[in-house]
Parts: sequence; structure tokens; C-alpha cells
Amino acid sequence: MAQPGTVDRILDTAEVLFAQKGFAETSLRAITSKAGVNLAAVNYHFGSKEALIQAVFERFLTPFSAALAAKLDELEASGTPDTPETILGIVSRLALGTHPQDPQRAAIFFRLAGQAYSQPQGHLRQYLNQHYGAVFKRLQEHLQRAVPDVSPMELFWRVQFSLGSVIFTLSGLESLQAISKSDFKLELSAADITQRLLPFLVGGIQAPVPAQ
Amino acid sequence: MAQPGTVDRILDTAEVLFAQKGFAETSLRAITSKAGVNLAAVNYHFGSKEALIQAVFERFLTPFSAALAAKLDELEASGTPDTPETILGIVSRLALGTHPQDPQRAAIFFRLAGQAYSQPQGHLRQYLNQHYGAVFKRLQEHLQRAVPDVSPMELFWRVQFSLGSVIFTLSGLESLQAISKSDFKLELSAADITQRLLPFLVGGIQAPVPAQ
DNA sequence: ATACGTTTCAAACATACGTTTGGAGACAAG
DNA sequence: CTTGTCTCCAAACGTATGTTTGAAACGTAT
Repeated sequence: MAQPGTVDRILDTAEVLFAQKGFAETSLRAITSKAGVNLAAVNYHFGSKEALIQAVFERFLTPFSAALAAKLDELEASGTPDTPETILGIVSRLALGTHPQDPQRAAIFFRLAGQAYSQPQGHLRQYLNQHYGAVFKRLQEHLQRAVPDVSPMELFWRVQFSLGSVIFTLSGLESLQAISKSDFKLELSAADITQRLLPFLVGGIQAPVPAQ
Repeated sequence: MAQPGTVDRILDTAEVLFAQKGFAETSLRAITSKAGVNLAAVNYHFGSKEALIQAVFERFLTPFSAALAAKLDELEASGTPDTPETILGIVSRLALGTHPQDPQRAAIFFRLAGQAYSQPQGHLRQYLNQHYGAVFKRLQEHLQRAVPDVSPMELFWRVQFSLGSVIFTLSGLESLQAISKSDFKLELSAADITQRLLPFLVGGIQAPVPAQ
């Protein structure tokens, strides 16, 4: 049988390196040498570099979206009325807590997501939408019930704005933490920042729509 | 003397291609062949590919930050009280209007900025901060006066959140416009989206800070 | 007209990359 | 023991990249 963990070692290493340096800037040689496996292992187990990238996302997103779907089931069963706070709170607690054994994991993932979304060709963007779009739509419907005064199209854009805030902030977390620390002599964790993000997003999502 | 416009033709082409496909994914051969200049021209005129990237940013940011500084002078001289709407309005009108002859130019720049910020090593991020940090600080001070109830640190983070919304949205503009068009049968321009961004950001920036 | 600095150009250089290959080794089934 | 399958590995392949080179072309000033 296979040497135990070759596939996982590749995924673990690739995840970190992709987040650190980007997809194009991370070579298979860098991944395999750091993971302690042979260069050919990536093409043998995954087929290509691009398939490896997709596998990295899949490994993170599948449990996340499953957990999110479960939480939404729970919310609907309980009959709690939708508010922006509860819905966004669910997402943020989930994003930070899907891998509680490794608090850095969430930050890595958001950096990956930032990389994926800034890929202009939109290849990954399309893949993510295709595979996880359903849960995303469901989330948006709950939000719509929470802010009925905001039109669906307006809300669509506000969700995109929110996504931007989250991904951008968490994908540049280290630089921003450094600035914040030197300017305000206060070190903030990813959880701290998420806590600050929440009221910002709530304020933005339920802001009054100008008459136009 | 030089064939007129070699440098500018390179900059024009590089700007578009970098925004379309990213820095690493855009080769000097792609730039020079599309620009109709010799491959060696980049290294002759700029020194290296990285220097070309910096030059592209410089050409856009220098007039923008100068215009922003002038607008802030104007604002201070007029004695108008600071509000989030006026300050963010200045920035957004400037971003869309710095190159009025080419409305697509602003979108290109934000895609570039998105690329730069998602570069994890932060090389460009540092360069941008170093060269244009002063205007940025000044902008933040005005915002602080507009929302005195938000602590400086809280505001710092909210500005970062806002930056994320702007850059993320405008850098992925085409994909988002396509989704919006197919879902809502309505085509939106960059200016339309900026108009929707503004109340979202204002709502976020002046949202109540939780007791904590 | 000549000389000179600048710019352009085709070609080559060195290197790094993703991928492929052919064989060696391990293990289970017949 | 033999066969077959799966995994690992060193090496090589083909290609694309950023950069450098040396000569040709150009415009200007002497």
C-alpha cells in the first residue's frame, strides 16, 4: 500500500504555501520538497497542479458548507426570526470554528479564497459557485427575510460587498495585525477582528437605500 | 530619439494585461507583442518586470493621490463639517473620475489594486503604503472627525473593511456584473455599483460599536 | 559628413516550471 | 513462487520565462 499520508502531506503543505505565496508563485517542487514526497507524486495522485488546487479547496469547503447547511436547518426548525446579526453570526462562528483544533486554519482558508477570487480568469470562482452555490443562495434568502426593505438586487450587491470585507481583511491579516499593533499597541486575533467585522457588516447590510 | 511612445505603449498594454490576468500570469512577451515593441524594450526602459509593475502603479496613483490631496485642501478651506458621506463621496468620485476620458480605467486600476493586495508577500502593499500613506492617513483623520464615537482603532479596522469591499467588488466586477445581469435582468455600470457601495460603507463605518 | 549617444531589434542564454517516463519496490491474490 | 496492482522515485522532456548580448538604425550635434 501507499506510504501513509502522502496525499494528506501534499494537501497540508500545498494549503499553507498557496496561502503564503499564491498559486502561480508556488511550484510543485516547493510543495513536494517541503512535504517530503517525490515531485511526481502530485501528478500521480491528483493529475495536475490545477486539480491539486481544487482538491485543497474541496477539503476545506465541503465540511464548512455541510456545517452551514446543518446550522440553517437548525435555525429554520427553531422558528427563530431572521436578523442580520444571527445569520452573520452563524457564518462567522462557523468560519472560525470549523477546524477548532487549528485556529490558524480559518485564516489560511480566507487567504486562499482571496487568492481564488483575485484570479481574474475566474476559473476557481466558477468552480466554487457551482459546487457551493446552493448553500450560498439559502443563506442569502435568510438575509433577505432579515432585511425585507432592501431589494433582492440591492442585497445581492451588499452580500458581495460583505464578502469583500471578510476575504480582503482576513487574507491580509498578518500585515494588518502588524500595522494595528504598531499604531495602537494592541495585538488582535482573528476572532477579535471577526467581532469587529460583524457590526460593520450588519450596519452596511441594513443601511437605508437612497431614494435614487 | 526613441520611437515615440514606446514607454507609454508598454505601460498602457501592461496595465490592461496585468488587470486581466494577474502579474505572474502575464509574460513580458505577451505585453511587448501586443504593444508592438521589441521584447528587450521592457528591460531597456524599466530594468525588470517588477520595476514595470511599480511603474504601472505609479502612473495611476500619483495623479490620483495628488487630486485627493487637493480635494482635501479644498474641503478644509471651505470649513464644511466632515461627514462620512462627503468624505467617501470625494474618494469615489475621484476614483471614477481621475481619468474621465476612459471610464474603464478606474475598474482596471481596482483590479490591479486587488492583485497587489492579494500578493501575500506584501511587497507591493508595502510600496504603496510607503509612497501614498500620507494622503491615506489624512483621509482617515477626516473620517475620524466624522464619526467621533468610533475609536481610532475601531475606525482603522472599519476603513480596512471598506477597502476590502471596494477592491474586491471592483476587481471582480465583470463576473459580478454577469451574475447580476442574469439574475436580475439589469446591467449595471461601475458607477452604478459605486453608488450602491456608498450607503453600505457609510452604514458600516458609523454602525454602533457593541459594548463588548 | 562624421562622430556619438540613444534606442531598436533578432537571437541567444540560463533557468524554472509542469509533466512524463521507465523501472524499482511493496504487498496481496492465485 | 508467480503474477498483477499500486505506489514511489530519479531522471529526463519539452516548453515558457526573464534577462542579456551585440549589432544595426536613428537622430543630433559637432
